[in-house]
Amino acid sequence: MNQRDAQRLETRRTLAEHALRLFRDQGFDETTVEEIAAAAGVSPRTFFLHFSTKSAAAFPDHDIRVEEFRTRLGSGVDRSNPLSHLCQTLVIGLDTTSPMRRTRYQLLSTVPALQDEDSRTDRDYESVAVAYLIESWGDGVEVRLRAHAVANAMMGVIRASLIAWGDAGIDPQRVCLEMLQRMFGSPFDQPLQSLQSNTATSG
Amino acid sequence: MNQRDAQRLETRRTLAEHALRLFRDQGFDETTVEEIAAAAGVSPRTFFLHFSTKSAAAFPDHDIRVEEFRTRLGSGVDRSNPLSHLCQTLVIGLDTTSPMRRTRYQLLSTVPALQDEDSRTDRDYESVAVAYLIESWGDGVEVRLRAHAVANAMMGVIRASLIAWGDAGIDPQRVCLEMLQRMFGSPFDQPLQSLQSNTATSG
DNA sequence: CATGTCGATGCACTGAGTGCAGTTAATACG
DNA sequence: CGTATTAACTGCACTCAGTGCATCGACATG
Repeated sequence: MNQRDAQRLETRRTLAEHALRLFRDQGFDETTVEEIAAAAGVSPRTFFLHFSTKSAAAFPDHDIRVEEFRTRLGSGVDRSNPLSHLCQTLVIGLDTTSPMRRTRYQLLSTVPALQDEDSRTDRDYESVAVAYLIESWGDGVEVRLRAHAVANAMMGVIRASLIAWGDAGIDPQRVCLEMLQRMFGSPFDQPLQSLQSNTATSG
Repeated sequence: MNQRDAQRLETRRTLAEHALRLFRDQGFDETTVEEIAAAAGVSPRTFFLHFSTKSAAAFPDHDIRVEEFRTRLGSGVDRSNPLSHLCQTLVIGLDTTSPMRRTRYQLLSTVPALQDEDSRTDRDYESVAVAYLIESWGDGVEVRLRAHAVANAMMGVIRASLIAWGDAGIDPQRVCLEMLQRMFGSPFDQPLQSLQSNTATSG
């Protein structure tokens, strides 16, 4: 880790910290990028060197987490039951320890711009999940659709659980795992895996 | 219908039509609101009298469709099986006849700004679905979470199917109904309905 | 005909986000 | 150690989405 890299990460961290604080204290729309930059002691232009949009500053660890997710998925040994492995990997990735993360999801239920950003981040997880499912099931038009549907549905459950965590403090891991298993448990998994063989019938 | 109302709707329709055409032909980011307004023969200011954002012009019938959905849900007689009724109402609402709608979903897979808009519209459907489920199941912290999770998951399946329709021409109604039934069929519905009685055990 | 309503317009403005050129300090290299 | 290079940061000018406000003019209403 260079001194340069350390300084860059520190700037980024400071920006994200002040952004979330300002969003929480005075509202998202009432906070300008100029204010965030000033609070972090940098120029407004610098903000956009670290985050592509104002709302992205509320999800500073997004890229890292997606990569973690991809890595954990890939290193999975349980290739016999891809859906189950996917569910577990998603749930393990839920971090309910950081208070900053909690603040983020509390904001999420009231700020549309942050909901947009959240949907955007969900799309990245979804892409990884879809790639994994296609790799597991084999490619095909119909399989591709099912992979997207399953990934979308899973992310929907995760999102609802995280918002409930922010709003009501409900432990997302427990309830997520239960609901995902109910939706994608054994009665769902077997027929889906059998799709490998009949992809030619679709389209 | 006033002459005034007719003119207003006509302006709105024209704006939406030119917006979608321009998005398709020259790209979303490469199209300015000024261009759309000019193509429709109105002033740029007028555009924002009809649509709150540039991307909203790609979903001109959104509000109407959500209201249709709400109405159809409310008039449902099948109160004994709310999940099944919800699935069917969602699928019935899918319109696969309009070529404009097809164009919209073709754009959706490549334009991030329109994906944001789509997520936003999905949130409206989700609210309606959640309200319906809470009304059916009875309120409670845990029930509320499950309602959100189910609604999110359902919208995820719908979204994937519609995008697959745009991309590959797959009939969304057939595949949607099948997947939704598999996820929320009888093994899922009974335990969920029994939640009515134990909402006190949550939160 | 008189009056009110409402869609459309023009204008000035805020704020997000971009392109570009320049500065400064850390790093790599001889 | 001295020099060249890299890269984070900065300032400036710009585009464009979206808003507030005052106004005009056509249509509606009595």
